[in-house]
Amino acid sequence: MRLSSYFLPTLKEIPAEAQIASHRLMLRAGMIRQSASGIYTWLPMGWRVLRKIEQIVREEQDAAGAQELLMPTIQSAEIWRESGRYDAYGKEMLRFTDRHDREMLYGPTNEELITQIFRDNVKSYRELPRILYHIQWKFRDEVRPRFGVMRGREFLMKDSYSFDLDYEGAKRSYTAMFNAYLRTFKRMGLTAVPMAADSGAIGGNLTHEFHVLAETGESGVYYDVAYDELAAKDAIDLDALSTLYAVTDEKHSPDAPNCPPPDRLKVARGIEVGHIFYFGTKYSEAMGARVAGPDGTPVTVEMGSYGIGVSRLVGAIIEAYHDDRGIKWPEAVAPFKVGIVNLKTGDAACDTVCEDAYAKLSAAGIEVLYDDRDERAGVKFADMDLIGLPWQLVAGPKGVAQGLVELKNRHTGEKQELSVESALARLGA
RNA sequence: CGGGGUGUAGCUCAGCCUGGUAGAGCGCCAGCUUUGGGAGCUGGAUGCCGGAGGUUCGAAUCCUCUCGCCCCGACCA
Repeated sequence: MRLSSYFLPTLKEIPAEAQIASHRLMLRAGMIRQSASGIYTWLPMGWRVLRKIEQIVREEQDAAGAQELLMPTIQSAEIWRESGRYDAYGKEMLRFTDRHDREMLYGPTNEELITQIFRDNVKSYRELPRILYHIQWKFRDEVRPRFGVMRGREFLMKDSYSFDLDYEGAKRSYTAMFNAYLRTFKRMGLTAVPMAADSGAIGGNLTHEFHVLAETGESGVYYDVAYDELAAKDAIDLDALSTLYAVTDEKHSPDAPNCPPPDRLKVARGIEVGHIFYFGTKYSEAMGARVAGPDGTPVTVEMGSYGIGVSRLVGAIIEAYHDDRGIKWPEAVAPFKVGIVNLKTGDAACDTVCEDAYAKLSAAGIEVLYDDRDERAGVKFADMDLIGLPWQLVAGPKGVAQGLVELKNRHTGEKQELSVESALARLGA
């Protein structure tokens, strides 16, 4: 993509409405624009990142055996009455009527809908287990949206739902999702700590919140340092992990049996990016989701649901990866892998080198953003640092005269002068 | 939903107290000079001063109502 023709409205000044780093940077880096409180338009740069994250989530769900489908954003009040939540949910649910005065709502979650789909279409225990998921926009009419996409009213969420014949099966599904979540966040360069909903271990209540560690996180978290060691390994030892102490501050209790001594207890801040829970037959019972068991008698299925805040993750990743100049994207979710900075557009030598590098990188399937604008060097450097692509390939008259370009690593800040060929080789072209 | 704040040019903001018909910096457009970390000079365009009502000869400014947005708290992927 050529920056001269890319829709990327960057901001030099800090928008007054934004308080936290990720919100300010998303606005400044031309990723989003607010259209109403807690509701955002995703501009091309932001949209690319959102899709990258979504794709990682999708791949890990698929790998864990979940199957993707797509449920609508608009739901009928009817099924919510069946589950009893229509009256229970409160003002967070956006309700309205259609032209026939039917009560409708913009879905804040999808337990009812998926349960309806399941009960209408699955009749035998032999079809179990099933884990179904979708990645869809949700709306929760939060009283006070804030922090940009971190707590918006409209947000993109991945929600999975598991259906099993019995508790043991449900637990297997839960474990599969637990595992998939750890892998998902790790691929994005995040350390996500699963927090028990109470200070007990995984065995009792099957529910965990996943918190990404970031200095600017909204909630305080306490966890056993052993977690860091376990999380660093490639193979995740679930049994070991499940006994570790890890809770949010409101649940912290130094007296808990598995709470480590102070020197083994880490205090950090976290952003909740995922929440998984087993809820048994709450919806299947209310909505009549039953299958024929092995002996022919109806069995009410055991369910669980598993959410990941996809759009929130964009903000969470920025909270974890930025400096005072801008964003520092982990490669896995970067909107482009490399940015080419032509320091003197119009200079024949510079243009040739840049065009050549652009063509070769593109041909190699590497996502590249070429800053071919007729701007001053300072402007280009500042924008490139702001949008935070992992690699910057800088070509200026001085270096080019000697056949050299500069390769800068946005994360480490390390710069290297080297030939175009070796720079391209370094980038995988 | 309680408490507080704010709305003026694309962005950040001044002007409001003490009414006299709209400003700065950045950005944008043109020209010249610059050219390895957000350039300099010159010229130019841009505003129903959030909206409605009121007071007044006259309202961005004072009064009333209303809407939007932000912050703190209680609540959430």
